[in-house]
Amino acid sequence: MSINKENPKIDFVKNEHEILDYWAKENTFKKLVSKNQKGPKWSFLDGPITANNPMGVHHAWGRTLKDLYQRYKSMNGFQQRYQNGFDCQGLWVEIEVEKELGIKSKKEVEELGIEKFVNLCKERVEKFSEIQKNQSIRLGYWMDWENSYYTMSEENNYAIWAFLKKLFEDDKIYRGTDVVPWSGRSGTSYSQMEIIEGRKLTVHKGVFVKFAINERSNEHILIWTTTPWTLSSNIAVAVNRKINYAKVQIQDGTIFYVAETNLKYQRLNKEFSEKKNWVEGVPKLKTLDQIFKERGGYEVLEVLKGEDLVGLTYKGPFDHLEPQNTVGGFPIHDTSNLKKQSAVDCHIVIDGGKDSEGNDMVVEGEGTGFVHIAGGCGAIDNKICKKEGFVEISPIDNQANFIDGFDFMSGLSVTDPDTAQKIIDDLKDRNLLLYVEDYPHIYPHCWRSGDELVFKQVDEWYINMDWRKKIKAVVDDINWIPAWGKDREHDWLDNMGDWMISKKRFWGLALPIWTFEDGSFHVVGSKEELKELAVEGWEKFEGNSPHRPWVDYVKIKHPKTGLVGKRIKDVGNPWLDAGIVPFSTMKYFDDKSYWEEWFPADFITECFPGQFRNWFYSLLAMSSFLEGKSPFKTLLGHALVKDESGAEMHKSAGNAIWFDDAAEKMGVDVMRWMYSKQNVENNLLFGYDKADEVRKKLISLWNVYSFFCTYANLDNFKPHSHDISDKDLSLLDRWIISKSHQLTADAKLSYENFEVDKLLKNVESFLDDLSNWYIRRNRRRFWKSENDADKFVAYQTLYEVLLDLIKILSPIIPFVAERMYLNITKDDDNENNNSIHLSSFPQSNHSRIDNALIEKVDSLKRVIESGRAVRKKANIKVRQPLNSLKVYTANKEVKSFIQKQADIVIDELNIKEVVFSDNIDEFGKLFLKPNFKNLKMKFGDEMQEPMKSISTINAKTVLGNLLHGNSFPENSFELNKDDVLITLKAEKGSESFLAKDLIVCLDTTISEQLRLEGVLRDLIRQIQLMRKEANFNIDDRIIISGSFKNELKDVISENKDYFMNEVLCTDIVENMENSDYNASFMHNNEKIEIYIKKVERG
RNA sequence: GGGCUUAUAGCUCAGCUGGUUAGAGCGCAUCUCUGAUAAGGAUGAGGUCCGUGGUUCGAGUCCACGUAGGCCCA
Repeated sequence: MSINKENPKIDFVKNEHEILDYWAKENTFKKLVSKNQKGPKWSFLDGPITANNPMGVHHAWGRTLKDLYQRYKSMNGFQQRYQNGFDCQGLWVEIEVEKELGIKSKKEVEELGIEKFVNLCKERVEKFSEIQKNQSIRLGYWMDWENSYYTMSEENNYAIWAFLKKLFEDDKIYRGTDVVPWSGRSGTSYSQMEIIEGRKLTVHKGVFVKFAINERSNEHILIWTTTPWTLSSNIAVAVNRKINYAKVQIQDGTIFYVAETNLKYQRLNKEFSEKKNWVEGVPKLKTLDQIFKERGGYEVLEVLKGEDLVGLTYKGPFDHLEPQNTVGGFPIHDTSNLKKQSAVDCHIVIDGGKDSEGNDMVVEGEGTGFVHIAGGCGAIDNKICKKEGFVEISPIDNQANFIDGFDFMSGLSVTDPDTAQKIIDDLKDRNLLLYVEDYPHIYPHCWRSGDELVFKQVDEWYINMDWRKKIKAVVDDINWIPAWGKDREHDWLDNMGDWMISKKRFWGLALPIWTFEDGSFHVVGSKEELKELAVEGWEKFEGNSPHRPWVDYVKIKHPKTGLVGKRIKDVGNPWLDAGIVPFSTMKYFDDKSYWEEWFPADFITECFPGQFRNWFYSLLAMSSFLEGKSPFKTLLGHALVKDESGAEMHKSAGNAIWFDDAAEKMGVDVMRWMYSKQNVENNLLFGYDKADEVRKKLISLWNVYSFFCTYANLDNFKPHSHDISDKDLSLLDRWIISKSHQLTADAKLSYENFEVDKLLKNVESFLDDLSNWYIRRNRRRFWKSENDADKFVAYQTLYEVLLDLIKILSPIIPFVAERMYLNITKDDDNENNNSIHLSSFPQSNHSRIDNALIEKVDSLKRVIESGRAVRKKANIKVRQPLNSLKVYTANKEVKSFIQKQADIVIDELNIKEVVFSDNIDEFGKLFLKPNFKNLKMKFGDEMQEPMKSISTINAKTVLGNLLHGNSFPENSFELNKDDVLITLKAEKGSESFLAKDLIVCLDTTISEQLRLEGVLRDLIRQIQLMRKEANFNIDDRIIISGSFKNELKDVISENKDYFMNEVLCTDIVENMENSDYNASFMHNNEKIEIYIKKVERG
């Protein structure tokens, strides 16, 4: 067998499919697992992907990182678990299933049947986990796909039960209340995000209501609200300490307090006049001034500060009802309310303080300057009540109807305008109402049902997080990449409240909490315990997963009191599901020795945003509670994927790119390169243009490879078939080998530090060296007809370098690397010919890194690059030959290096010769500059004097001594060569350059002969261009005719053979009929016409 | 309101503990190669390094204040 030729134009995508088939056929992954089965363990823990939709390109980033570090470790012989995880339970699945069913409310789910619904959720998860699996395989993600974990599995759910049981035994689980946005029709709560999506303009009744002050007769607080139903549950009134309040008396003698500026304030004036957020037909709002005047006029008796009102008590509008008088609140008795208050006891004027954005809670302008606080009916109200230790009243049920105890209101819907009207009528009857108006405003609505949202008190289950210190201690043991992750996690831990673990839904962890009629509850820690305590329904549960509705059938007997209780309806917070994974998947509860082998994980990687209070939090919380240590050692976080312009990808915006499309259009090797190259801290701007950029790098690698294959095939190259010694290696061979070993060393470091972006920067520059220097400068060694030792050395060198390079890259671009490997290693007995992924990561041999040589070649490259820059500055194109490059060096080795490489310089710079000079003066003027960095280190703040003394030192002497290896001239401050920097300025007509141990000078004067040579080459170039434009073949022969005069004519005739050979011309004629192509160009302000004609071959 | 963070070329980003002429890629312009060729290469234009003040021989870098974004918390 020999190495196959490869087409320079490769279809990367097609190759990926071929390699996938190959891996499947060869069972390559299984071979890898068994190869490393006795190796040291490296434990990677996969964060579960939500199996609810097809995988997105943002998932592919994380999965690429997960895969490539696992592949790197496997190349180093590590044994791994390769376990992928699917996140299965939670509201997001329910929402998608509801969409499929075309239903929108919890009620509809219940009508359908929870069992049916939950089974649909399971089916959805199964369907999408399968799809995600196949997409991951397409990405080249090597996992043990038959052994994935699912968070809906029994082992995962029961592991959480065991965890919650421990907490329960430690008295960390309690029942509390919360006030949440609620949709009556859907019968469910909403998150803040969902609220923002569902805001709509609506008209509500704004009511001005009197609250009589107890301490002062006939004096009232004036309240304004657009939710009259909440008045039923009023607890307190808030003022702003700092603003002015007017004491106003109206015609009938009644006295009101209102914010002074509000009297004449034109509410929603702008909205009304610009008809922005205004509803057609709603009249302009009246000022308080107007309202009072309509009631016979008014008088301001006094102006005082809000502070003076704090502490007053008042009579609420519904104090005659039972809920207002129930100690401990209504309907949920909060037994922790030590003050034994009822709502009436809480009717106090308080300071509103600041809201969540730091603004005053109570402001002038809006309303009356008094805010009615109903702790069971508003999120902010609830916080204030909790802070003040007040009770809460929650007047509504799940459908947002008034519950019993609220007189005529009971049973009415609070969002129904008729209900508002009935309440208004009642207030009017009892002379508590001053005024009613229509008030348009933007109000939250349910984004699914379109219903108005209300705020409802719910009872929820919490974990008391008073042991946060334990978690914080663990955070410091983790290697956070990027490092600021640690601070971010601490920040969250410092600020988090107790962990609310309940959610009133259907599909999720069944919280193992059973409640009893005496108000007690019991947490069940395992299936066995449940069976033991079960008194009813076990037979309906047995054989089913521990989910609703099956587990709900089981009633248990309280182990102490013997009371029979039911499970709460709630499901668990899905982060419990993901947080238990280091225990459930590593068999903590049933195979401790296995767990000890793999815990803690060495590495996890996830998308950073959000996870500090989600997955990372739940992992750390659960692990620090159970074991007191972190479940992972290193955490690599990465940012988000955005579209190419930096905008969020959205289905609706049309800028989303689907993984499947991207994979088949750009190819996954390109994608993986793109992900790997990205600095994980920055958002990745994903798109096809960026992919093209990356593809160029891949093509560059492919070109190197296909060049190698083309000639290796021709010459039937077999690796290691001849012995070669160091002496056989050319300078450039040794140079590229040095570079290659350096790259290998750097690559190892980058992988070990989880910084592959740095690796790819190194690779890209190495590829440039390999392609544009090593191969370009060595091409002739491969072309030449003799099959000599030098040719073999060239092959062997390129082979070794290429092999190491693709091995280094194989974790990142597994497909193309595999193809290259399989082809080039066919005849290499040292290599495992089955897969690059079964080979070992290359070893860097330090002794093969010749730093001095690297520096020399680098300076040679610099010489050439600066030569080009000089040409550009002098406006001399490369086509114009120049005379010489003059070199000064005292180092014999360097001198011989330059001499050996002279042809490179001559070729690249289009010069005639490289000459050597012994006179520094010929290169230009020298200057000495202080090396501040060194001087600072040496003299500290005392560097002024030594710095000045540098100007007294002779630069030429310094440089001369330096280049000849002599010591630095003596001076009073004991300065040495490291304390100065030497610069060089060349004479006119030349350009000089100072490299490490040599000086070069390019002569930019153009002699008449050189100029004419340039003229000829220009002409040749013109004709070559014409050949191309005429679409002639490279080997077509032509006849030329042209209006060549004067010097052009001379220069052609003087160099006739050369000229004709270059352009493959068989004859130059005076006149030509029927030319194939003609063109003209300007020379010395004269238009030159040229005609060419193809010679028919015969 | 509190915390964190960012601001550098048209765009996306580097710039280590302060140090010499602030870099890269893309884009743009010009040129170039034509035996790896639907590629490749070179050169160039383009920057008040957000602003103001301070520390220093020296500030993109450190400090203070401000401005504008982002994230988190409340």
